[in-house]
Amino acid sequence: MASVTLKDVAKVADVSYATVSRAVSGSPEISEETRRRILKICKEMGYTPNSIARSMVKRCTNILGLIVPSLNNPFMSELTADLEIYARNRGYNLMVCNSSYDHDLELEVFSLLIGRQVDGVIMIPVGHEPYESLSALTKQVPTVFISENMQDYPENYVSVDNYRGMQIATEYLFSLGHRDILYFGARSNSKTHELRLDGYLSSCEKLGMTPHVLRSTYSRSSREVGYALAGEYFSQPRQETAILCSADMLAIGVKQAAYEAGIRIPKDVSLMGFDNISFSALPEIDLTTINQPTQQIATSAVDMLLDHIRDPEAERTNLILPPSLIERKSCRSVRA
Amino acid sequence: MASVTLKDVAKVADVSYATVSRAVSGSPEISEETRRRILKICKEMGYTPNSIARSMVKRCTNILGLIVPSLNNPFMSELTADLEIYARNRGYNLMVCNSSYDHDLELEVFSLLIGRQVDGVIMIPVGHEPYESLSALTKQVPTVFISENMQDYPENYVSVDNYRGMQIATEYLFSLGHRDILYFGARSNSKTHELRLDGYLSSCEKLGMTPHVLRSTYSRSSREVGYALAGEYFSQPRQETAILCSADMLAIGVKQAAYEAGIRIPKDVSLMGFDNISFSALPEIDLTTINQPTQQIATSAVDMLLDHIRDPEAERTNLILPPSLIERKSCRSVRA
DNA sequence: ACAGGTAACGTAAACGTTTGCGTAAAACAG
DNA sequence: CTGTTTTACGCAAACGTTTACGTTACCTGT
Repeated sequence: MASVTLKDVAKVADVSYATVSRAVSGSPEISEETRRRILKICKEMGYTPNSIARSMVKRCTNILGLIVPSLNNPFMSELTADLEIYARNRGYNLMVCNSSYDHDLELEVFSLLIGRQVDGVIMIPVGHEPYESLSALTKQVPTVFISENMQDYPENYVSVDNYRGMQIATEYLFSLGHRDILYFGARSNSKTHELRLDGYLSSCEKLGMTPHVLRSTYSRSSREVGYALAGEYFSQPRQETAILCSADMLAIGVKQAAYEAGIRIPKDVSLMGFDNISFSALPEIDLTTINQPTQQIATSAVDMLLDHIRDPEAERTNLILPPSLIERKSCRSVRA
Repeated sequence: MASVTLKDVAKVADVSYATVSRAVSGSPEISEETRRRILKICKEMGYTPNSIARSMVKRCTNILGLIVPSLNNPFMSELTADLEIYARNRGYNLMVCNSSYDHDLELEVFSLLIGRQVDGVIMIPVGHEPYESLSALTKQVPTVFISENMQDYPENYVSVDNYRGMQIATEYLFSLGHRDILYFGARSNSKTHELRLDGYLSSCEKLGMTPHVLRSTYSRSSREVGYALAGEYFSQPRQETAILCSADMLAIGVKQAAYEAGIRIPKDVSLMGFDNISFSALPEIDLTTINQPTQQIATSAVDMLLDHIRDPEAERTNLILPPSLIERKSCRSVRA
């Protein structure tokens, strides 16, 4: 398990270990001949450069931290995969941490990642409230958020246009004839979910509908949360003809509860989600939803972060990507 | 961005930096009084220990590598989440790498992780064939596989009992009256999938059924692969009354193809999966399957790896966990 | 009071790299 | 052939820790 170091190969090659370093790191100040000779010896001895030691002196680790609320939500796990692959192709590895939708834990793993000397952090924040403590952290390391943030927190971020996305959803349901639309969301104080709600509310106002909002006490956008909340809702008389969920996972939970309550979708009630996770495309789910350009979010987030790492003084940029309607079979027209 | 080091706080506290180190690392050879004084100064100056430097001298990083074929499969992403959380609670961070079901890439990221000086590697292997090259890597760092491996590769591993699991599935379908069962698998040469197939074959022999096997040319157990392969299959006349898939994701793809071909499940054909991903519990999917004890796999894998790290000479242990049948509504009895 | 022990802290080496600087030899210009 | 530049390499410091060892000062027991 004791690995071979520069000094070891230097001894064998009968050169100083600085020369070996230059050979392996591709420095120009070395002759092609000795480079080939040394690299051959490296192979033979099974030398692997110690990136920890390299990080010490170069003062960068080529490691990125990723803080994500959960990997059980396919939107986030697929995003994580895209981030990892893209980052690795650009020479960076990803240290992944679950915040488990816990605000304190989120901050805790953030400083843990800083202690790990990551070169940058990508974070999907769970909420928005106590971000004074977060600022103290983002000052220490380049950070990009996958979330929308307002002027009061002008860090780098990339996101789908949540506000517009939910407007599109609301307008779509309106165009189908729905006039009583229930907005169904997790209790998250994140900007992302705040803007989605605002988009719904603004469209309601514009279209002259009275909004109905039902929010869970949990901040987690999971199937279980949607299921539990919808179970209650369906047990009582209702007037809404459509349910607009702030996430596909919630919608899937709602659908499950509807199924068990004998309520058919879209016959008895229309259902929409947001995110367009891959499972929503299943014929049995067939959920009309708003698409997030996951891959583009991932590549942009990494690009923005690397730019910021290379030039910390550069101006912060934000990127809002356009959402799009994915029309499937979970909504029906209720025109008379 | 320039962080404060031991020397900086030593200067302020007017002690040697060794003393500061002892204060923060909880060494006993320091008085309680100076410890408190130094820790207070650390807080004030915002000192965060540099774990890179610590890793240099302690010769361990407290980082674990995870190599996973894909995060798009909920079985793997949920497993990843469990691994990360459990490992973090034991003081280790996770560096996650996708192998994308690519054998060469798998080996490439493995050596990349070794260069990163990870203390151990957890790997869900994509295949089994060219494992001479893998041995060269596992010799360099403690490794545990989440997969079954045979005597020819006696590394640490933890897995559900794939062979028995598929026997249970086959026997279950038999007990329902099925005599023509199609085994539907991805072309994976991993031990995991090999054993699942073997379990099916052995049960067929024991129960006097002639096996029918259909395998994809892709090694990826994805919805798309299941969909494509089943599309072909359903376009031709068939005699089988049940389809047994080597993974839930495949079964979900099969179900989608069946839906589009107008074939109803379980009325026209019964369907079974393997893994018990959370989506299989949805009423619209409602897939009868074999459960993997994900959480236990995750904790055991981490425990085994940490044991191995602490005592590299210790004997390798393997853990085979019992599978269990999850009976849902995707299979029907065909007794006359 | 004195030997011996212990508690608390300082000194310095070490971990494996990278890299600025120095220097010898080789290449070149005149 | 001399003087200058260039090339290829060695030397040594530095990155921020940990820790074995030394060294005080203080506390024991007799």
